[in-house]
Amino acid sequence: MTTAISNRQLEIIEAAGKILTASGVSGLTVKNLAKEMKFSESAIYRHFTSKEELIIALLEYLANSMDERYTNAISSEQSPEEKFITLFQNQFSFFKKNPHFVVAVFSDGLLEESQRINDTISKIMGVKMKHLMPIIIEGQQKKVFTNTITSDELIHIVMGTFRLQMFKWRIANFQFDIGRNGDNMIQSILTLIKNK
Amino acid sequence: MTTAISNRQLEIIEAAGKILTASGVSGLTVKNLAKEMKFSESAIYRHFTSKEELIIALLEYLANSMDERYTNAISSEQSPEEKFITLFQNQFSFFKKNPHFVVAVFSDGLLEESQRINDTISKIMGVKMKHLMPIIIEGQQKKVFTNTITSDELIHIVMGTFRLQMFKWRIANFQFDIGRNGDNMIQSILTLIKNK
DNA sequence: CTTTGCAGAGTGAGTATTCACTTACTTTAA
DNA sequence: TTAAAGTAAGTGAATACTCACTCTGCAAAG
Repeated sequence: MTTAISNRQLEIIEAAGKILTASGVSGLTVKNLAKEMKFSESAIYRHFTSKEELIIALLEYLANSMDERYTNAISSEQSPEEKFITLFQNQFSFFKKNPHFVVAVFSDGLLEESQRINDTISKIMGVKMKHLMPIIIEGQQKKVFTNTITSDELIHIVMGTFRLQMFKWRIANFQFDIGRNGDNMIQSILTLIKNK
Repeated sequence: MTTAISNRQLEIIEAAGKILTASGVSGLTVKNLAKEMKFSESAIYRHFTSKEELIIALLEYLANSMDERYTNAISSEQSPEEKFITLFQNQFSFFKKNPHFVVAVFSDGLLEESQRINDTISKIMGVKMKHLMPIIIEGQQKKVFTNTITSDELIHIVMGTFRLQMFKWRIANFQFDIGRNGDNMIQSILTLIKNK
């Protein structure tokens, strides 16, 4: 689907990520990117036709990594509860390794840039949903998770809680341990949504 | 504490809100603001010393309106559950009337602009917490809300769910009825956190 | 009454800076 | 030798903000 990216492009994407972590969306300029890469501004355009193209490549790279990661992490032999824990632990450890993606995905600075970027961000949220949805539904069917509210409502609450956790981590400048805090969050959510 | 704002300043703040709703943070330029006010760019600076000052005035105006509104809405005779419902219904109807504030508060475009703006946004979140916290705690003490998780965790989940609702409304361009959707959200959250 | 002075509110033409992006040229390595 | 990957030096558009100025209503002074 997406054209394969070159090594150099990947380096640039990683440099962009580094800038996002350090200075946010507004810091991600072609000039800063060139400085981070230790070459000139115009060299960027040898590898990406525009900044928009670069951002989309970054987001799609993220979406693919996430999708692959979740697919590998979750085994069908696990119980819904185990799957739920695995999914989120995986998520937290991924963002711990790649904090810049938190900035990219949960940022609406990017949201306003262009419709294509907007769509790509929606795609990323879709990837997450794709993995969470069947876990919740299976859990409700097996009566492990509560049936007092619908799957959609349950997913909304879980996703909202997760997003706020990411937001807090970000405004705290990634200073606290998202792994520890994340585990706590997983436990309290599970306590709340489990039957009985 | 804050200096009282003039009528003209209020008009400008409202114009800024209108632009935020229509074109987001990136559309809020001095030029656009002047156009909306039907006068020149430089006239803006007769009323605010800088754009930053204007944004802070807008946010503080919001914080004060919200605080006042919540204080008036919630009566001490209500049960925790009633208070909870009142608080959120009030919130949803406020944002329904002032959708631009959704853009302002839940936007990290603004977050990156300056530390002072950042602090003011934190203050707004603080106003919300100030009203939500005692309701949750009272509810837990009276065993209306679950005690299986801590107050902080409960608040986190409630706030996260609310924020996601606002986010969805925003990316849907305020097209669906936030009153109706909000009521549903309140009900499912309550179902989940109520004891038994 | 009329004149004078003044302050608030607005104008238009600038400023410096930053942005993404382009062009013409050079280096480098297979 | 050639193609990819780099550079220096620009471009125009946009940004927030400034400056010298004008207009207008009003209040005090003559």
